[in-house]
Amino acid sequence: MRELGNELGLLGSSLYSHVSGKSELLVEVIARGAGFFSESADVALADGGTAPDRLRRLVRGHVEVLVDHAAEARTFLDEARYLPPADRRRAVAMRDEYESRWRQVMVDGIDEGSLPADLDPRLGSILTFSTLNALIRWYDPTGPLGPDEIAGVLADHTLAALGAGTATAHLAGAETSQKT
Amino acid sequence: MRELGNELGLLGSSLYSHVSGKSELLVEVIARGAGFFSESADVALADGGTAPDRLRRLVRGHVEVLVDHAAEARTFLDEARYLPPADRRRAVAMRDEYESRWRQVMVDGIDEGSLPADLDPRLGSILTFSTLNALIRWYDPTGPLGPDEIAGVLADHTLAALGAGTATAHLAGAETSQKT
DNA sequence: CCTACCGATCGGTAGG
DNA sequence: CCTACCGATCGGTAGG
Repeated sequence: MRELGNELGLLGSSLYSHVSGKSELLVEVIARGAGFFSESADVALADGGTAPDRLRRLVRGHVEVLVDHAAEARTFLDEARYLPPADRRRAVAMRDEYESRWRQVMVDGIDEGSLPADLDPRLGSILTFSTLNALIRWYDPTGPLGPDEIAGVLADHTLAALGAGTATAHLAGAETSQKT
Repeated sequence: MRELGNELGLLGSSLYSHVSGKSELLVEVIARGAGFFSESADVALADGGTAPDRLRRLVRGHVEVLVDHAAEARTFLDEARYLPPADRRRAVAMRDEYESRWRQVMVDGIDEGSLPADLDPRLGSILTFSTLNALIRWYDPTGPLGPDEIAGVLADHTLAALGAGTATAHLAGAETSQKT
């Protein structure tokens, strides 16, 4: 708290005139992070297309949030456990709501045949987020891979991992409008 | 330190007759974790076979260490950054040595045609460890998935993610002894 | 291995 | 928003 106060040019104790305590600040940062991810999913899912199409856009949006709002994203993903129980439950609910949208796309993909019938959406989403969220630990925006490149690589990697290329595809293409 | 001492039936301060400080203990736990992973790779790579064969055994061994030696594994993977610079460098070197053995298998797979030619071993190993190491955060050994099942699922997932099934395979099988 | 401490740090409060 | 504090916790030390 002293550190945060100093960054605003005042003492740590002075912050308590504006917030009830440390966890109120944490809740706010976490909610902001949740908002970024949620809005990203809104955009990614607005346009429809096959499940792999939508997954690809979800991955791109997710990676963008991780890169462009790294602090809030990291706090949303990693720090919820330090919240008092009631607030922690709310944070977990936000994350679960976001993840459920990914799982729904996986279910759609299984139904339309663009994803393997034996894919478990719950496990698939856990493993996907495992891979993507670890970006926070190693990605360096000033490094050789730009945000766009890494997003593309991760989209390919994620679809391959879920078996998007190898599905039976007995109905694949049904959702896609006829192209030349 | 008080907590650790109490677990041994003595005071925190008494520990300083046996260790020089907190970071000495951390170094020891990290080295133990590194040892588990290193021995696991020894076993996994002892038998040869195609790159996907060896990767599958590496994944199984890695998951076993994560499950059977969760505390040491977690400490090795997550806590090295809290070490003083010199010790931290040693810990990072241990991890890099282990990861280099995975990268070598990926290089072999590219050479033999069992893995895609455009696979980047460095990126491939980062993404693989991202997925596997996240187990620590969510896997519950008392849950529905047993250690063996989860290891199998993760091996399949990893090979698919690396494109093991979709490689050009112009040389695939060259390493495999002739079978019926 | 214990007694008795130290200095630093932390979230937070009373009272103005 | 500051002054002046509190109680708790932490890694660690001196001296026996």
